[in-house]
Amino acid sequence: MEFFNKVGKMAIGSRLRMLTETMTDDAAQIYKLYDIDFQPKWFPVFYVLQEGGEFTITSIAKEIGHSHPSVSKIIAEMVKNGFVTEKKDKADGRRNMVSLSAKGREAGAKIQDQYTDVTGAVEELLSQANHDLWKAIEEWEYLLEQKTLLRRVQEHQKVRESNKVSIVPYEPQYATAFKALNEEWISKYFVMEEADYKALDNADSYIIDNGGLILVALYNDEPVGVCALLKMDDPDYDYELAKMAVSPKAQGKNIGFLLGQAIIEKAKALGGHKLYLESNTILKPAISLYHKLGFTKVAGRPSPYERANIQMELAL
Amino acid sequence: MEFFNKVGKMAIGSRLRMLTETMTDDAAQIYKLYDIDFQPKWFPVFYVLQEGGEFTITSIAKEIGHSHPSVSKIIAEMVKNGFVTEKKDKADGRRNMVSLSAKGREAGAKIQDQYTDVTGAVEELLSQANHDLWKAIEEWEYLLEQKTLLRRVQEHQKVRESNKVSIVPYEPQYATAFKALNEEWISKYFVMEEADYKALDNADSYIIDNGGLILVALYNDEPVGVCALLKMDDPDYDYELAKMAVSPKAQGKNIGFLLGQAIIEKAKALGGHKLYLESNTILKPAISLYHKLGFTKVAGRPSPYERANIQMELAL
DNA sequence: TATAATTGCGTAATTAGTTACATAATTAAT
DNA sequence: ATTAATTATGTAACTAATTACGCAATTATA
Repeated sequence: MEFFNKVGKMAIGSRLRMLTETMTDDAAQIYKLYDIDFQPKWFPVFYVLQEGGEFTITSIAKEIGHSHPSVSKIIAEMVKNGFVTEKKDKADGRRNMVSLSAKGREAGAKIQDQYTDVTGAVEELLSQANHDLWKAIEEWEYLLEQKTLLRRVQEHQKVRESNKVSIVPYEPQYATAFKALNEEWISKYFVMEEADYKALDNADSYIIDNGGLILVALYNDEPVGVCALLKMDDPDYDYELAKMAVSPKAQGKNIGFLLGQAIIEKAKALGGHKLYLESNTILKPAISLYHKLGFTKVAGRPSPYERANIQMELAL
Repeated sequence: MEFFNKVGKMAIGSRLRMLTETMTDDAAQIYKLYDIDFQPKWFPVFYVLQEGGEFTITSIAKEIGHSHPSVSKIIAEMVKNGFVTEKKDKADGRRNMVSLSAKGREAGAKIQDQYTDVTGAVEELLSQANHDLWKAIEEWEYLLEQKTLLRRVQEHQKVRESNKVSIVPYEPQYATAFKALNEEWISKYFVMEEADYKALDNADSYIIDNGGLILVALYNDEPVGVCALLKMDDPDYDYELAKMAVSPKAQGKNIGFLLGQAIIEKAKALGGHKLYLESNTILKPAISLYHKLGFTKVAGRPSPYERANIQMELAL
């Protein structure tokens, strides 16, 4: 398969599908070798029934890992071909009790030889290969059960996206972004207040000149997130984390966390001991981000903002 | 998958199918992560088109190992979604020349990140496993190309069936079988001749008492094949291989070969140096069996049988 | 230069599974 | 003792591929 070498590992799904297909194509003809009128897809169901006794549709489905409609259809076909008999359970009227018929048991005896030959052929293949396909499948089943492929891809995506993000100090060129990004979420959930305009229109004089600072998150050199550290005049706290905003277009890239981490580092470097912040419980992702950064809830304090209904702090 | 441990290696096909399924189920959701409106099944076709330039339906199908109707349908869907443009080839009116549209190329740029993330996730999985699934698949593809699973199973069947066959010396109880098995094929292709009746009705006096012998092949204790070694009164040959017959019901169990081998061994043990046989070229399987046993064609000699049109010999 | 064979490709039917939904029977909970 | 939730099953619709088939365009051949 030249194609797969070009595409690389990401096509492992397609490659598996094709290998499966070449094998199942042969399966139909293998049954013919043993002159049993038998469809390969019946095999797992048949195998379970050979254990003897009666089974319900769902118990078979669960055992072989198929959906129950699949088993239902297969049983219908096997009944039609006389391999299987079904009868309603007297104790539980929903149950369709299924078992091998005389003809089914007879076919089972015939099929034993086939089992040994196919197992022999597969084992021969396994022994001729250096890499154990059987065990490799087993491992992948386990690994994917632990963490799905989707989750794994998601994690890779996150790391890669994070690497594209850089956190830089505020510069006058980011003044409009600082205002726009904050105005975006504030006016979406609340209304812009007097204190907002003061801070957003005069970042330099109001925040930086007062001993605070602003960090900007760049993604492809575009400012997509901002966060400010305000000097507080308070016996309990040194700084306030405020004006954290991330563009909705840049969600899922971990930008909020990276900004928060960087701001905390800055606060530490400036000799701060305790951080403070205000927010609103309606902003669930923000609150959970603050939690992740280590902030804990504290009792209410007066705030210049209408919208503040929760306060948090973090000891550095 | 408890079931597979019970069933064993012969269910490797089903097991592969399930692994494939869990992976392709995730694939659809992975595309959503990159907000491209893209179906996973388009991927191989898309990948080929990304090489740039125009392709025909069949060339794509060949490249990715799908059937052409499959590619035809996928292209139709991609055209509908604006990823692909098609136009008839002017030089060859049958050809449907297919290439990426502007939107397609744009999606291609977006998808690059996905390629790296998926490849990364798969490589992570491969590195976490002790048995290399990727290489194992590659090996199986190769091994199955060399010899299909069907062929391998067939060979195992043959060996197993051969083991059920035993070659025993003639006893009077096999007299009827000796005649019946031979009469069956002779009267099917030719007519019974005087010499046939003489030999078949008087095996003891005509064959054994004259220094020859008969071997019988038993399958489940039933005589299903016979073969005679006749003492010849000839300067060139010691014995003639004759009256070889195998029941059509017992075909494909290698019985002819086993009988032939055993007869040759007997001839050697009796001190013979050269064997002779007569047959008819209409009996193709028989002739090729004699070849396999080492017999070579020789120039004609007089025969008591009408039907003999080929003579063969074997130096022991 | 007709005629036959090959090639390209689309449509239809089939396959072996799936999910979604409906219904009846049983079990649990108030 | 109702009512709600769960379980067992079947039917219908969908999916992603396949084979079978037919038609038109091109190429090879006598």
